[in-house]
Amino acid sequence: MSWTEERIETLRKLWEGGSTASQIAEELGGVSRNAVIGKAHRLGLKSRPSPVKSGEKKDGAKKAAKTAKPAEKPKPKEKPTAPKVEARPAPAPAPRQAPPPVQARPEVAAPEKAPPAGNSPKIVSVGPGGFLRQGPGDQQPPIPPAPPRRLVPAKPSPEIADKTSLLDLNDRVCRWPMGHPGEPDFHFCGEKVNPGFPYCVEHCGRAYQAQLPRGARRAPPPLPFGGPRVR
DNA sequence: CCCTGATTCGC
DNA sequence: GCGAATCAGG
Repeated sequence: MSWTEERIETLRKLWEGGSTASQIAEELGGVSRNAVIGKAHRLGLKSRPSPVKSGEKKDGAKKAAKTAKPAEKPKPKEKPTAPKVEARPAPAPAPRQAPPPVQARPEVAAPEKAPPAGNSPKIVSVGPGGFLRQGPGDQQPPIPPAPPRRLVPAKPSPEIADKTSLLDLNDRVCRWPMGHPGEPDFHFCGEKVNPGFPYCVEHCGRAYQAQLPRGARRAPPPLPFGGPRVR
């Protein structure tokens, strides 16, 4: 499989969107996770919250040299990686390996100034697993599926005549995926986003309701408009 | 052990 | 340029 313009483009989008290399590889098909990572690096895209951070410790010097010096060849065991970008909780409704949508976060749309913590006045407590609980009035029983990857999230708007393609994404339209990449009818919600978020209000509600079980994947934009909602 | 991404290096 | 092998952290 060769890297055609289209494949590269998809790779870029997904990579920037926060999809993992594995997912991207799976999506593209015919390539391995390593191939995706390798290509991504060659394309210039790289870094992004990676689990492997520098050997920085708590105390002492913090001299994270991402690409240190290739002084050793025989057995280079350097520890590079992104110096900044702290691990932030992820807005993924999906369990295990299915991160939310193929979300595409506007990279630096949101400064890491706003931690996902404390903010909503409506939140009454935190449930097990980090779920934010709201008042009884806002509570809703069934909220199982969470989406992306293989299932269509549901319709946010009854009519979205014009489909927002991968190429039509910009900072103002909802990036919630409808369907999944690779399919002919794959597109994005396209609604006007909730300012500061990659999704429209409705999808923000879907995206920020649960926390991923393991390791943070992607960073969540700033605070929700007032508190998580359940739909 | 699973997962991640990063890097190296032979092709 | 490509990507398997390897590394390294969660």
